[in-house]
Amino acid sequence: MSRVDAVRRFNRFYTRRIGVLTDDYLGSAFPLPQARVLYELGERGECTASQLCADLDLDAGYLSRLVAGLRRQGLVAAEAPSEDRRRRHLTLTPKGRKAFATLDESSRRAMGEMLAPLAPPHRDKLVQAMSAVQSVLESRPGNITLRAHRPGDIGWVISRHGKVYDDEYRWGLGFEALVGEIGAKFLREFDAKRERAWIAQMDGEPVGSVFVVKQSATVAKLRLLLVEPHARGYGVGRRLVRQCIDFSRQAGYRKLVLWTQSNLTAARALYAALGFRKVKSQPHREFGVPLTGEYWELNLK
Amino acid sequence: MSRVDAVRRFNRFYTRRIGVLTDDYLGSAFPLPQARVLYELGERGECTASQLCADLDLDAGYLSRLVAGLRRQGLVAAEAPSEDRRRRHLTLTPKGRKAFATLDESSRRAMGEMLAPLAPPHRDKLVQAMSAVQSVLESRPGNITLRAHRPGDIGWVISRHGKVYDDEYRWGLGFEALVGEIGAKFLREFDAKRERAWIAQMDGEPVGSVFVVKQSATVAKLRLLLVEPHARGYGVGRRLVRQCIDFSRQAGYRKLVLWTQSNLTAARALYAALGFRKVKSQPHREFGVPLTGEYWELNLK
DNA sequence: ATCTATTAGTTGACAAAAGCAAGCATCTTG
DNA sequence: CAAGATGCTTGCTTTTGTCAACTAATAGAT
Repeated sequence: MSRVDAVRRFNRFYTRRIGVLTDDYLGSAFPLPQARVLYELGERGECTASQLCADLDLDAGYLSRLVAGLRRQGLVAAEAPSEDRRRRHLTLTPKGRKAFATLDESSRRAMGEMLAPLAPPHRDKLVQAMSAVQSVLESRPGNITLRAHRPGDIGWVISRHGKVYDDEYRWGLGFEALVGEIGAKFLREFDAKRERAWIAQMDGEPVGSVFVVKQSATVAKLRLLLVEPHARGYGVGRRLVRQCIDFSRQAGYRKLVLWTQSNLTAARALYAALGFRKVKSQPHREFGVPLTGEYWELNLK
Repeated sequence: MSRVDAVRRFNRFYTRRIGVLTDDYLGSAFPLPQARVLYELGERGECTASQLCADLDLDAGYLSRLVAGLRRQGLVAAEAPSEDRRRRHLTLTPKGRKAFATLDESSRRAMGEMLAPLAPPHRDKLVQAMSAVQSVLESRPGNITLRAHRPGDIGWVISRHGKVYDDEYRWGLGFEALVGEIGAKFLREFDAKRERAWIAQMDGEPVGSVFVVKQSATVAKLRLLLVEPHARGYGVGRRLVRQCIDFSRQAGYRKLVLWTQSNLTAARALYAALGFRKVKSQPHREFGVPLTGEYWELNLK
């Protein structure tokens, strides 16, 4: 099935589901359009009629009538503000807030009922998938955080290195084996004082990694920097490398070194921008294909 | 943010988006309710009015009128079937099919435009997340397939073993290190004729794994059987183990052995059901916590 | 400062969408 | 075969949404 068809299928599916949900939440005293206005007003606090029009995608005339109705019921109040006397700030009256609370509660309950029959792993999966859909469609960076590694993370690093470098550069399974060995060794010999692995998360899902390992008492090595293709361009790599520099300095290292490949231009640009200098360059075939490895380093003073 | 709130946020977000999409696709000649009927009829082929009522969630009277309108326009034909003379099977006329094709095409184009501005990794992410949402909400198993391992898979196996066994049994990072070593070794020493790793996929995402490795010329070993919590109960484990048995037999092994833990009841039941017999049992602390390891085997004849 | 265009909101008239109930023919079930 | 259920239609009604005209206030241009 093509991507377009998959998306259409989902739309059809979710359209119907939303129909069911809104019908349900309509069951609570107010007709749907009124409830929508009430709800929006409750969520936003105070706003003008034209904002409501835009947000709820309603005709201005229609909205005017809806608001008039709510005012008659004593749920909404209109205060004339000083700024612009054409506009009128709409707010919920205490009675309106009460109605909103009821609506809010019943909508929450409906969602709860939707989640209730699902097993906990399914619930988590659902929430995660929903926030992924939303992030992608809103084309916003999502919420990015860094954290120390936890069970499952090193395997994730191995997996994504294997997949991404095979997709992009055809490095094959041998590279994944190599990263696997590095990862396993990191876990076995982990020196919590002088070593660290960070995972970048976006909307609760890992999207990037970087490691600092001890090369000698004074030299730290940065390894396994990776940012998922779909998370690139949001400064994740920069944050990860910065974190390494800060940690290495604070851990008392004098130098931070790394090994990278000449064709990884994004990474190289990042290292250069953060003060690393290339000190050596050497062709090799470690990953099955001919590459030029580069040694970069940063003095931490 | 709680799960319920996250779901509500998504609903609000997607409700609005669907509004935009349907408005757009309404731009194409037919009023929305008629278009919906036409569309459903085109998708389903032929069906009765009452089925359309149920599927489109429309009042029977209203639907009757919509269909009458479409018939007047020569888009829909009603044939009286032999079975039940109350019912009338509705079909699209050639003209109706043409109208449907136009609708279909314009809806497809609208989706295409939604996807167009997204970078390819985002598109894939979106499609995958949508199908995950749908699978979970429909509580259906999703589409399960087995396949041989590819770049990224071994890392995934390591990651999920590390995470799942830590979540469920607190085996910690040491276990992930162990699996990492096993995985790396598997990749390094992979004997394509006598060894195999399978990944179970559900809706395009990995949800399970199993390995067969050579223990001796006549004995194969089953390792690293895992099914994601959210994919359990759909027979994934059974399919994976079956695959191992079939492969081992076909590869000429005489015996298939495995090592498991006494507290992994689901796995043990599965092994027993498929003919394995427990041959030995021994306490150990390999994973940091006290466990009883069990050796099981199956004669392949 | 004054004129013009724009914006915020209201109102009347109307069309589209949807719901309800009565009714008819047909089928199912006891 | 009677009683009730089902599939569909029709008349009547309400709800929802649209359009255009209109007022009041503001912003921008000359």
